[in-house]
Amino acid sequence: MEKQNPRELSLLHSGEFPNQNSSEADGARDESGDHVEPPSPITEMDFFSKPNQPHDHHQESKNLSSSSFDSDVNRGLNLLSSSSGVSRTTDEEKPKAGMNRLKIELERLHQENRGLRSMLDLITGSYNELQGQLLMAVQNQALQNQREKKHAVMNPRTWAALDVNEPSAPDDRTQDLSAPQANTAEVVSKEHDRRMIQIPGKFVSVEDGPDQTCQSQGTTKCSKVDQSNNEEQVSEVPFRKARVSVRARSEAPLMMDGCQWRKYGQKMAKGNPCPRAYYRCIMAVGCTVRRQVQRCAEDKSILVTTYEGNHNHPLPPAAIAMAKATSAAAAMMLSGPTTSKDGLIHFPNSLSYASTMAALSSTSAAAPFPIITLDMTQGPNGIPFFRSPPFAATFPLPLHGYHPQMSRHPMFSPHKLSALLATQLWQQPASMVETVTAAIASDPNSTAALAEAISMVIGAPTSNINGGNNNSPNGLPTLPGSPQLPQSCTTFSAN
DNA sequence: CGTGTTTGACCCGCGC
DNA sequence: GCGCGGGTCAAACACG
Repeated sequence: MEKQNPRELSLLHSGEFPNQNSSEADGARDESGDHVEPPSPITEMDFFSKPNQPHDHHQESKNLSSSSFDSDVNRGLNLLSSSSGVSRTTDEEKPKAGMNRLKIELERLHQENRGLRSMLDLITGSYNELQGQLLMAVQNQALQNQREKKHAVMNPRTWAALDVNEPSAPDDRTQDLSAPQANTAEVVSKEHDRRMIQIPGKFVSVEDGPDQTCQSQGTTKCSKVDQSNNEEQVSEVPFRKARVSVRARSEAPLMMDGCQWRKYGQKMAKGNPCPRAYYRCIMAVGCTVRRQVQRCAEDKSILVTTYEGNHNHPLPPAAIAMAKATSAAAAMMLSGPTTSKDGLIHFPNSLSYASTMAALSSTSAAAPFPIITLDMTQGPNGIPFFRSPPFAATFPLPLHGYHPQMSRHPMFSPHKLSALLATQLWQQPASMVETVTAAIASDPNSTAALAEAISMVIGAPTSNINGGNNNSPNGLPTLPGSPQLPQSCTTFSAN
């Protein structure tokens, strides 16, 4: 836990403040409240001086988090001690010379640091651009296939709506998807009045229209409310209603996900003795993200957290990680029922659109929106899902590489697993589970952060989460010792 | 006193 | 039309 903080901060710098010089970065770090020591060449060096080629975020993150961190620290210490030792023991009349050497070295390191940062930013930008293009291609393919197979889909309302918007959708979608750092759920829902532009780590609401009613109440009401926006709203409904459900074993009453939540309701759902709690995000006014928290009826150690909506505010790193991961899954799901004629992703079972929530609540009616489930309950020994609703898109997300126990298992080497899943994604018509898992695995940054965040949450003592009760679902103010952000540790929002 | 939770009432969609 | 169930609202309440 402790070692994760520098990594989090370093990634935050590179991702969110790419244009800042070193002094600004130091200032930002200080503002975070996590590091109070003055800027030093050691701290600068720690995060960015790794000579390895930053071929991707995941690798970079791991390098920075584990061995490189310690080695960098040692190097900094050696540098400092050697120089100071020389000045004290050999020639005390040459402190200025030593200082000059240190300054020169410091300047050199700063320049190297800047170079590495810019390189990382370039790579990040390219990666995000490619990700957006991938999503665009997948969605366009999905739209085409839906036009051809409209009669065969599970959710006729959803795809009929897409057809209505058919003429204008491709252009808008293309433009939106080309935005950097395309958070898929953001992308998916952004053709609405509520347009979201996502800069790395930031969500900016371009037009936060008064569509709350439409969002929560569906197509019919939207069309009544505003005929002029009928096309747009009709097109947006199926996407916006996408939900991502995270199943994780946890004794904690809530899953800390990096966001602040306010409870606004609780209901007893049919078929489940455990009440379902309703939360809405309160990190920003007007944020429409909501989540439902409920324990699994069959196994009360499993906590099911379902997210819906799009954040309209910057997210803390943990929240970004989960948002990206879950939204990637959601987007993959939403673009799912495509064929693999040209090598694109294929979901062999179009029934994957059915509702997980229906299964969770034992209702008979399928939800009018796709729900995708991230199943964190599967152990490293390959135990099958505890429960996989027959028509739900459930896929396991083992905390490979980040849980100490799992990391010892050869199958859970992050490199192997990610590579394997990515291979399945691109080279063969994978099963739905494999495909969706690959969707997440294909974003190493998201996967790593997701796994880490969840492992932190699950592995953390209950007392560290919300003080051990459910009185404050937002973890922000209640985790005094937490290194990173204003305490909160996970979020998985999809969106 | 401010903030967040609890909980009963209400609204809406859906199936019969 | 009616009942059921999910989701939301808002007054009452608890807590620091």
